[in-house]
Parts: sequence; structure tokens; C-alpha cells
Amino acid sequence: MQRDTSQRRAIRRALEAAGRPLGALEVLEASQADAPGLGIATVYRNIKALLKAKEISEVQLPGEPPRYEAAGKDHHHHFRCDRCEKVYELGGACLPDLKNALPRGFKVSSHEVLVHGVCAACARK
Amino acid sequence: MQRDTSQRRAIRRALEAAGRPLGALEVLEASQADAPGLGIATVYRNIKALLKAKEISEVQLPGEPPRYEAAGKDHHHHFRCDRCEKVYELGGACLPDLKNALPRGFKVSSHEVLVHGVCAACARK
DNA sequence: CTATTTTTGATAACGTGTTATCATTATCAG
DNA sequence: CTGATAATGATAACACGTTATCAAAAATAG
Repeated sequence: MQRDTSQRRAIRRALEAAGRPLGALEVLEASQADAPGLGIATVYRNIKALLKAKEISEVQLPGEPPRYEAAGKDHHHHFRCDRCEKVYELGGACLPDLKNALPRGFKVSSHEVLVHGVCAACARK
Repeated sequence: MQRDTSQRRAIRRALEAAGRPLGALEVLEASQADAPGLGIATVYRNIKALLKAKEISEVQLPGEPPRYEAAGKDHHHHFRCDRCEKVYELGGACLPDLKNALPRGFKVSSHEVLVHGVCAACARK
């Protein structure tokens, strides 16, 4: 990642502007506004480069290909809309009494929460 | 699923005995004790049949192929050991104030929690 | 501006997990 | 017990997301 290309700028910008994790195809689509003709290979290449540079981070959800979001956010969880399948960011609200729920001898290093439901945009319809 | 084969019995038994979600290969391995010569195709076939019959249910974790567990358990979450990569069942301890964390207009239908860490067996070593 | 070298886009190839195929074996109704 | 047929095991084929290949285009140093 040594040259500053319009494609990479578009991809970076799309991920920052989204405010929610995007999958590779969502990145492609969102970036094509700024970078016409952008190809999927370039998206994957740049996602990998931006991950290595820690500008973005990977968000894995059960049973789905990875999504990516701007790096450096505070601890948060995600909401996945059952209708449009978009994933949103959830601030605050974390786990309370994890320790009590654990079998003896188990040690926690991290956790993740995924909330399913219908987002505001879809509920409106 | 009309005939009662030793293979299907072995698979059912392995999933019940495990007490934790097993992946397809774990099912294969665990079942081969009771059903020598068992093949992976039969495992996949029977997993599908048992799912349809609602005897087992699918457990999806981020970035991993599905696991399966006996159906009909109470609401619970899972713990994945970073070392041995086994997944355990966690009883109790559920989310508190989900509603407050949601953006306006979002509706929750369900949620899932995954705890990462080291299991008792691995911590001992 | 030019030469060098990275990056790109199209697409073939890949890896992993799962499903289809098909000849053989096992179950079970009669 | 026997015939009909469902189920099995080996393995080829598939699906999907991702990576590799390579000629052409674009970025940067000088």
C-alpha cells in the first residue's frame, strides 16, 4: 500500500461514511459512486491492506461472510435486521454477570452480542 | 427418515451425549465409536434429517461452520474455548437493558451471546 | 515529461464445507 | 424368509467467498 489511488480512497471513504459494518459487496457498491468501474478484486485487495494497516476491522457474524468497519471504535455490539440484512452498530449496554454464568474454571477473554430484529427503516414499511 | 439404522442411532446418541454443540466432523468422530466405518456423507445426511425432524438444532458461530446440538433446550448461550476450539453451553445469565441500547424504531426479535476464553480443561494444562 | 513500478480489472483458479451420484448393503413389511 | 426399497460409503461435483494471474492503466520520483 504505497500509492494513493482513487479506488482506495473511495473504499476508505465508503467504510467511514457507512457508520455500520459493510460486506465486500456492499463496499463495492458503495464505492462505485466515487470510483466508477471499480472491480471486486480491488475491493478485496484493499480490504486486506486496510486491515493490515489497522484502518478497519473485521466483524464476523454467525453464518455470514465477514463485514468491515472503521477501526478504533469503543466496545460495542451489533444489530442485524431480519428484513434488509443490514448490520447496525449498537452503543452502550453490555453484559452484567457473565462470571456467574460460567462453569467453574472457565476464563473469559471477550464476548460478543448480536441482536436480531427489524430496523427502523424496515419497520416503517 | 423411515428406517432406524445403526448409523443414525449413533449420530443421535453422540449429539445427546456431548452436551455441547458439535460440528460435522466432531459428530463423525464421536459416532464412529458406535458405528464403525461411518462416512461423512451419512453424517451430513442425518444432520439434515434430524434438523428437519427438529430433534437437533443448528448453532452458528461467527466465522465457523455450523455446529449442532440436541433440540428443546432452554434459552442459553455459548462459550468457545480459544485453545481447543470446543464450544460449551452456558446456562442462565441473559441480557439486561437491551431496549435502552437500541436506536429508536428498532424492534428486537432475538439475540445471541458468544463468550470467548479458555475452558477449564485447557486452563488446567 | 518520462521511466519505473505499483495498482487495477477481468476472470480463472482455489479452498472449504456441503450435496449429488451410484453401486452396494441393510431394514422391515408381509 | 424374502422382496422392495431406503440408507450407506466412497467420491465426484458443487457453491460460495476469496485469491492468483496477467496485461493494461495509473501514480510518483527524478
